[in-house]
Amino acid sequence: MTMHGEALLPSFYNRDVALVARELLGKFALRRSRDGLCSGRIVETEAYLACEDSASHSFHGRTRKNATMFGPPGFAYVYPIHSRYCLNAVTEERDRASAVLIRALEPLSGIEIMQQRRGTDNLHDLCRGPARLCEALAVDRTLDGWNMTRGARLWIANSSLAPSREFRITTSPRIGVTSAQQAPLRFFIDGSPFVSGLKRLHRTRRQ
DNA sequence: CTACCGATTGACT
DNA sequence: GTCAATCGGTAGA
Repeated sequence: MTMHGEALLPSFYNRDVALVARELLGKFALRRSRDGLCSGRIVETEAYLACEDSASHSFHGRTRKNATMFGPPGFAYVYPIHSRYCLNAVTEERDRASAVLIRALEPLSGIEIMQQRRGTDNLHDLCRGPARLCEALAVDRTLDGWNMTRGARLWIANSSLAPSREFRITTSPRIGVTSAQQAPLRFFIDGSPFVSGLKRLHRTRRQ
């Protein structure tokens, strides 16, 4: 039990990846380290499918890098890109290598710690973007393969105290991918100022 | 061993 | 709007 509620269980993650990506919106991502507890409300996610998704790291089969994607649901898949890290939650059953990329958080607690790690006081820049939130939460490759369903070190939780605010969910194509660029597998809380890719968001709305 | 690439970010015109 | 830093992972010689 934490001030943010119980860790989401394997049964939450062991479902269709796009559904999990939607339902992770509004949940809390939490990280406890020596520095203290940091947390944020998930406002943006992307789904990466197990089959026929050329943008997914699992598309070309299992390697040492993506092995966690092929493991059980509810584990953290942390991968490096451009000298940074990005955090995913593994979904669906073992060997269905799908995952949800956590793209942005609304900072909630441990804000001073996150400001120090990020080197900025701007609340809107702390956790906007998948690599930024990893830096803010001190998530790196050592947490690849971490079981997030046990409520230790790194986990995702429902709110037990504050009921979820009402919000609308918008979809768009995923950001930054070089294939499968049309698939509407990005999900974000409509109107949140903590969502990344605002330029693309406006472009999406005009279309 | 070398060569190339990327689910990014931040600096710059 | 454009562009390059930067480095682990991967494929191939």
